[in-house]
Amino acid sequence: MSLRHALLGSLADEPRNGYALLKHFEQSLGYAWPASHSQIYPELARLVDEGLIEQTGAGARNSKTYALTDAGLDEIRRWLESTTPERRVRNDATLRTFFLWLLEPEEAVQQLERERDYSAATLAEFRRISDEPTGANRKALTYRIALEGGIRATESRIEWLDWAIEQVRSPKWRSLE
Amino acid sequence: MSLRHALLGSLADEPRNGYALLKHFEQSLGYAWPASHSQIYPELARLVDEGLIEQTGAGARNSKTYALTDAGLDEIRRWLESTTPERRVRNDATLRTFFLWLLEPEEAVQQLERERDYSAATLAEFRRISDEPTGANRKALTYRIALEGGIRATESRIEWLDWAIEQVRSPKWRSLE
DNA sequence: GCACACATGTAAGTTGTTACATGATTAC
DNA sequence: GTAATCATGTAACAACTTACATGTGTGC
Repeated sequence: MSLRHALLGSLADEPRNGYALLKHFEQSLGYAWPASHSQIYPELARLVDEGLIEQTGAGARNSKTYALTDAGLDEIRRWLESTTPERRVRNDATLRTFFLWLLEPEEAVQQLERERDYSAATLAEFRRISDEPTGANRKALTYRIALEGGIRATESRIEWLDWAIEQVRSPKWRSLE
Repeated sequence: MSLRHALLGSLADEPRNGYALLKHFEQSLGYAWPASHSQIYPELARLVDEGLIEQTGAGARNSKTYALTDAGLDEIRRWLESTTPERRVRNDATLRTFFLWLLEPEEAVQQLERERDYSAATLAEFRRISDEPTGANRKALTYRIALEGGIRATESRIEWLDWAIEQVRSPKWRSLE
């Protein structure tokens, strides 16, 4: 049930409507936990039912602003402190590298290069965000920490992919069955 | 539908029964794509129905050995060459770092340390596997490449977590609201 | 006027988790 | 004999994806 806690945490940040939450997932949280509008809206309704958030406003275009309740703040703190993170992670792109040996070397190199280019674009995006000025409070510094994690993970992945491309391009690889 | 291709790829490796596939996921593939026996067994049945794998043997304890068919090999190659990897990744432990500012500094440090220790154990396990001798063919080198990816990603994560712990422990963090 | 972004919702289908259920072989 | 591992299966539930569906305000 990470989605609900991702929503609670985002609303601890500041009150938002569903669409703003959706954009927040797309630009930030979604790198760790993606969510689509068809998941977000029903979940917000459930969180209201359970008293963890409340609707604090209604704006143009039928928009509904939600804020965290005290119970909601308790709940996200409880989740952070008292539950173990789910460590299982699914990564399709990484899974595919286990099967490189099934491809012709040229094809394998192409796949790795595509992946490297994708990661390079992600890194450029992270660096762009990192260049934006931020506040000097724990919240802003927390986002810096998370972003730094994204940058380092992506840099490391690019280096690994470059190294992998070298391996598959090497005469040794070609000489083997 | 990564699970079915993970199974096909594992059977391209060598014929296996469901239980051996389960163990293979636990020790290797599962770091990129976890799967439980309750998912594996029904999926194997479907793959047989579709002619992508076939049962080639039956052993003690009702075990059933499966092998990839030509159609199955075509299918995994098609998947690797012609479909784009799903880039969305869910990582609960990483999501939680976005909400560190909601915790007391001591509690936040504890959470990060727990995460660092977990990663350190994973890294030790990867290094242990890496020390085992392997063959000199494309298949074995592919597993080396995947493993090297795991090692580098985990090393990078540990460095990031150590850096994050420093940030949260610093007097600056404590001085902010 | 028209395109685009804002804004919310539902429904069907797929995938994944947890729990239930059973039985065989091996090592001590 | 008994515990652990090997071995396979099903069922209920939860989570996620994709598609369907609709309407509002803003900028050109």
